This record gives sequence, C-alpha cells and structure tokens, in this order.
Amino acid sequence: MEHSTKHFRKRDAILTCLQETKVHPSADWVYQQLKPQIPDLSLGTVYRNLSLFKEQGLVQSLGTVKGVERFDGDTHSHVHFICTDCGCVQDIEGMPQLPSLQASAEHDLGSQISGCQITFTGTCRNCIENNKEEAV
Amino acid sequence: MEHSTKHFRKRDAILTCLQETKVHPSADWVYQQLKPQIPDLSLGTVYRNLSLFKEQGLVQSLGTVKGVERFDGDTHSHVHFICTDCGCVQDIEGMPQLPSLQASAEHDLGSQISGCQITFTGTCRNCIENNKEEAV
DNA sequence: TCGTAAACAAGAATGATTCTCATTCAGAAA
DNA sequence: TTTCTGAATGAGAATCATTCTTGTTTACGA
Repeated sequence: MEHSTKHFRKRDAILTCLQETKVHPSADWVYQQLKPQIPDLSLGTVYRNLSLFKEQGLVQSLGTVKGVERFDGDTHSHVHFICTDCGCVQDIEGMPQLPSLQASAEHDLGSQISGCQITFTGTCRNCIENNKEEAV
Repeated sequence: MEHSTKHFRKRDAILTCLQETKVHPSADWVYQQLKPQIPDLSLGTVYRNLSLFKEQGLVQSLGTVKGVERFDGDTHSHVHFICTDCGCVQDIEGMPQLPSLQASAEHDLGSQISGCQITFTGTCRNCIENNKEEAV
C-alpha cells in the first residue's frame, strides 16, 4: 500500500477486500462488505475501481455467475469450480497439466494469448447435502 | 428434426441456426439471422428456447463476452479462444491434456463435476492486423 | 493562494435478459 | 366435428447489473 492518503483510502480498501477474501466476490458483495466501515462509499466507486484493477492486472474476472460478474484478487493462474446451484466459487489446487495446456494453445494460435481461464461446474457439497434434506 | 410441425418450426430453426454456425452467437445474432426468413419471430422466443436448449444439453453457453451471453451448438468438449478486442470466438482443436485435467479435478472435488469450460483470451489475428494499420 | 486533474457520491441512463399476459396452435377427448 | 387443455408464441413491460453524467471534494504543483 504505497499511498493511503485520504484520496486513495477507498481504492485501497476495495483492493484489500478483494485480496483478503476467498469467496470470489461480486462488485455488490465488496460494496456491502465495506459499507459499514466506509459509510459514504458508493457502488459506482466499487465498479470503477474494479475495472481499473482488471486493466492493471491486479485482479482477474471469472466471468459472470447467474448474471453477475465475479472477481478474484488472487491473480496467479489457477482453476475454479462454480456451483451452478448456489453460485459459490472454489479454487482447485494442483492441476499439473496447466502449463502444458497453455503451451499447446499458444502453439495452435501463435503468440496472441494473454489469459487462460479454466472453470469446472457442478453442484457443491453443501448444495448436495441441502438437496438431500429437501427430498426427505 | 423429429417434429417440424408449424408448432415447432421456430424452435427447430433456432437450434439449426446454432448448430450450423461457427461464430458462437449471442441470442440477438440468432434473432437477426432468422428474422428475414421468419418475420414474426420474437427475441423473447429466442431467449426462451436458448435457455431450454441449455437445460437439455443441446447447446452450451460460453459465458458472456462484453456483457452478452454467447452460445455454442457444438456440445462436444473443446477449448475456446476469445478476442478481447472484437469479441470473436474461435474453437481450438486438439488439446490432448483435456481428459487428464478433467480427471484431476474430479479427483480433487469428488464426483460432483458436470461441466468444464476452458477459455483462452487475447487478440485475434484480424485485430492485430487492424491495430497495425491504425498505428500507421 | 490558484489551477488542474483525479477520485468520488448520487442518481440517471443503458441494455441484456426475463417476465407477463393475451393469443394461437396441436392433439386428445367428447 | 366441436371442445378442451397445455405448450409455444409475440409484444411489450419489468428487472437488474453495470455504466455514465454531473457536480463536488481532494491532493498537489505552480
């Protein structure tokens, strides 16, 4: 955090919030999260800074889940699992095939590749449990 | 096409349109495409059938590109390249690592995985060319 | 102290997608 | 054939995430 003058306090708070959570949040989640500490925060500011961070590569977008864009403050290349039921997102560790996959694609397309996004979808453990209960 | 009575003519046309193109279209693209042949087609019908096809697994969604959901009538598991400049989508063939990657993820998460989506992003050849020209 | 540019709040505007409701159609039943 | 029922649809309204606009505040250099 180089700056942190009053001028950047909100920007810094948004980035920190992104980096400290593992929920892969939406803009609105970040807003709701910070609102109590920063009552005069506006949702537009969250959106504005989020897209700024994306440009700067400080944050990556996972695309939209149920119509809402989700972000990840962890920019190292990794794989995600998205529950199509509740919309939660989890990291998948490991995946030793990743570098080779990326290399194949680059070979296929030339050097034009700048990003790679791998997403598995399905039903998370929680939702599987809940669905069982409902069925009873 | 089992049915093709007047009742299903529109539904069939939408599915056929999806399956015959390689552009990975949006709902509106499909609508614009079919409108000349089917003047009384409504955009709502395209959306309605598209989400029906998704449920039935006849069509897969690639997620949103520039805020618009894109679809693929080719449901066999393959990899996509999306140009962040013009928004075009291309298939990437090959990728022998795919089955192994999927297996790893399933091992990691249990048997809950139902889908996998791999997307590379970057700038397509056309846009690279165009950018060069603009720079002159 | 001024002037300028960035950051911001608040709320309006946009636009993709979904929903509502009245209508039409197909196929079964009478 | 006529009636009935449920699915498919058109047209347009409603929704809701995201972006844009306007006016204000802030930091900072001249």
